[in-house]
Amino acid sequence: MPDAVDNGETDALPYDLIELLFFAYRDFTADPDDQLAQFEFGRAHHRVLHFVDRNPGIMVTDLLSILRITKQSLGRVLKQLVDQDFIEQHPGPIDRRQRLLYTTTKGHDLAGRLAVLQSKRLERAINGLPDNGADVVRQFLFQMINEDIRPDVAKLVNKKYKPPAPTTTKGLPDSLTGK
Amino acid sequence: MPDAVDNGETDALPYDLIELLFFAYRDFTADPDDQLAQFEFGRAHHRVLHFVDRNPGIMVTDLLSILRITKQSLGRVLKQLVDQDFIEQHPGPIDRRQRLLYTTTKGHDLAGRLAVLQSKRLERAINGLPDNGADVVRQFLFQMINEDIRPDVAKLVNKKYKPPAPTTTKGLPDSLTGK
DNA sequence: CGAATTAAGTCAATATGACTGACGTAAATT
DNA sequence: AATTTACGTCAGTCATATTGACTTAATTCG
Repeated sequence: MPDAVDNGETDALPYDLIELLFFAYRDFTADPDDQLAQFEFGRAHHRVLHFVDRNPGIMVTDLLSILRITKQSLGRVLKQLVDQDFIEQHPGPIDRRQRLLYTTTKGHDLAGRLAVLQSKRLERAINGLPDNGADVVRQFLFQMINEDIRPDVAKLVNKKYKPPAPTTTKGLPDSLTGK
Repeated sequence: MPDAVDNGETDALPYDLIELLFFAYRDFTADPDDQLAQFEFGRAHHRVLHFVDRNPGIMVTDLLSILRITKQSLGRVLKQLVDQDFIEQHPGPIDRRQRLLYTTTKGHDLAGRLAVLQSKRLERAINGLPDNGADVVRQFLFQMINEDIRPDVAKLVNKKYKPPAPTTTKGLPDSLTGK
């Protein structure tokens, strides 16, 4: 069987990891679905709600670049979240073109419930690991990310709390995109 | 701000892991997209191609239960893969209702190329880890999967090679070697 | 100042991948 | 002979995403 791909290389591939990642991520994302369905929301709403909750006062543009979707895609989902009072928009105090995004109490609570759900699965999975397990996993996941965006992601995920809307004229993008 | 979810619990949540998993999986799945676009295929095609390639002679029903999609969803994608000669269907030698699925040489090659792409990212991510890193990651991912399906997944991912369909009649191995 | 750029929203059209429910056919099982 | 299974298909819908063009308002820059 002469086959360029198969010779010596294909057999060595970590198929198990490829497939485990597929199944793991599927179950991981499935947890919040029931909660979201109560409000007729889907996963797109979850992502928006999550990142707004974690980055209060984020601009629409920055949210778009995090999620890597288009304005139009975000528009519909965001509108529903705003209409149903999960997210609030406030004009930027310095740059009044901006519509800075915040979760309402209602939105923050839902975001929290969803995060708890996913955390339980993560903690369950990490409990059985060796001592340094969590760090190894963290490092692994980080190194799975495209190298050029790792600095941005690092800033994003290590954020304990982002002060609401410290919008100096050029200051905001730094906190999120690290440009 | 009195808030049921926030008190004591939300702050302890592993937000970093939740978000790292999101970014890691997104980049992981993005790699094959370029290759697939050449044939006007999407991720659904990738999943089907992958699992057929890894489980030569799989029945449609089993593929459906692995992917957890409906017959109708699979139908369209599978038809395109068959029409463009990436996958072949052969009647089951024993149960002639079955249409057992095999990748063609063309399909096997594409599946291999995509697996190599994803493997490179995995290997890059694992290289920087401590010695037992790969095993920790494997265990972590496995434990992220719903407990009730772990036995099934274990069988699936540990499969080095699935014997080409229980041959009570002759001629089946041909389809495995790409006819 | 005026021009250019930016932030955000919107319109229209389209694609992908999924769903439900019903129906049909051939083959196997009971 | 009746039922179940494996597979396919028809018809309609939904969620999420896309591209491209256009508008409004506000800010920045020459």
